[in-house]
Amino acid sequence: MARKGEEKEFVKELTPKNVDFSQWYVDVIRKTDMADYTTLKGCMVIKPYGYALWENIRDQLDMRIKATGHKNAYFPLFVPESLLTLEAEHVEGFAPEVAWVTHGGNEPLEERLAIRPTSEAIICSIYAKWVQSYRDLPILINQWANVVRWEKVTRLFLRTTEFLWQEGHTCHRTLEEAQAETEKMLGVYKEFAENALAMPVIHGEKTDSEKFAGAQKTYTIEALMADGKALQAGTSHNLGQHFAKVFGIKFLDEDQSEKYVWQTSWGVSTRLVGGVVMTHGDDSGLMLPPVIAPIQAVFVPIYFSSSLEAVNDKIRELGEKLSRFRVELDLRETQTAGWKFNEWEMKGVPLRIEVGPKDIQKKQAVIVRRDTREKIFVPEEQLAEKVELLLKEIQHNLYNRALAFRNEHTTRTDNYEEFKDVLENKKGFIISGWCGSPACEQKVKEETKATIRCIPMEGREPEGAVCVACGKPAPSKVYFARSY
RNA sequence: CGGGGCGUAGCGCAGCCUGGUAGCGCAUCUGCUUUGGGAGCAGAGGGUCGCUGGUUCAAAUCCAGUCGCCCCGACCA
Repeated sequence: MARKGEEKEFVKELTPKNVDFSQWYVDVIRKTDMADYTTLKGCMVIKPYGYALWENIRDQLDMRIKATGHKNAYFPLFVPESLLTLEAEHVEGFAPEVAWVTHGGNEPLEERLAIRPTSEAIICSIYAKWVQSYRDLPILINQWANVVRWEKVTRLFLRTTEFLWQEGHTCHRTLEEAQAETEKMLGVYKEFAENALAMPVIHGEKTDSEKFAGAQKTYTIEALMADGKALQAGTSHNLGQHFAKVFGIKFLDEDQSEKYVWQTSWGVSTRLVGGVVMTHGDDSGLMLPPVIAPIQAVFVPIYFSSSLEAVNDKIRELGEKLSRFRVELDLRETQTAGWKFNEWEMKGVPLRIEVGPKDIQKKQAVIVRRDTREKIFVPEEQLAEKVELLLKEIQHNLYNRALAFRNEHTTRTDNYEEFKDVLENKKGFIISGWCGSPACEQKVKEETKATIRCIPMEGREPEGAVCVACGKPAPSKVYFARSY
């Protein structure tokens, strides 16, 4: 049997969070088989366990996107150079990170093809054909796709050369309608992040300098990671008529005049997987919210000589009763029970259910929660309802813990010295006044590495706040933080 | 693009300073015993030491170059 000392040995495989957060992050992802590096820089393999998590995240969001009236479609990976370069501001924003295809087989192409860094150009060029009349509007389309951005610095899930995401692209008759759509999808993201990922987020508007290239307005949900840095977890853009004018997306309105459509786009990516890891994980590894966990409960048999068959039979029987949950029966005889306990904890499975000869005798099972490590003895006939209850409790508990952490790490100050001190020591979000000038925003960024994460939808009222950088009266309060 | 680190068995590493039979742990395979928090014993298999060139009787080790990766900073989901 493993004693305390040996258990510590095991934990050493994961670098403790407070020793080196980045290393902890990499250790957790690699040791839980979520992803692996490949021979190509910035291109990771998402392994089955990590992909299962992504699939659950994707399904949770896809459901919500469809429930708000959008349909899925798929557009090409390649964007002809002439198409991409039509919208100057947009191209300029993405130019440094576009990958180009120059040959087809051995023949040089007449025109280079960009591998989409995002699909505005290709989709807008198609929309121009689809939209003729006000009766064709709105267009509400989403696509799940891979995109490529040639990044100099990459990190597993958080910033990879190729990543998976969802991008919604809509066309509307009026600015008001487009603005409503932009805000609606931001709301969908917020609700999804909080209820599915158990990740509290601040929703708000980006400043001009942080806006999406080509957008009129960009909105964001910002989460706070366990190391006190912010993560942009999703964005929603009101594109105005920029793209419509460039790509000629016009329609004849009811008043018989020709008008350009008003557009939006919005997206979240596999970065969310990294966000989930950094929001809930601990020194033992992952801690996954039950709603998206690939495995919600794992059965671990406890064998003694000659009891193996009886225990396995009981576990198969109980597993049947839990068929409406995502359940794993870990009947491997090659690993000991203790080994399995540690492995499944590292993999963040919310509930472990132990069944041994003593439990069979007492007609019970032993449930252990990942979040509190609490051990609960449950009569067999109550197992299913107890599991359901506990999964809900864990989901709420993870959210509440993350929210409490965020609240503890959100500081309100207009004093620049205190601002700097908090960034260095306490970290997290800082709510400060901002006069609205790009110069002050830039100054703070250069001097402290903190950026304005957003002008919040809730709680932006100045209430006497002054700009943290220049001291002038501030029209609104904003969230600052260092970020990923 | 700057700064740091690393390329040796599937994984993690030692060996390099001071050149001389390529090692350790984990994993894998075989057998037996085990199993309520990473089991034990016995045996076995597995390597062009990132690549190229140089020095040398002899290079994982010294020298030059080169490629790649990771981490930390400036730009971005």
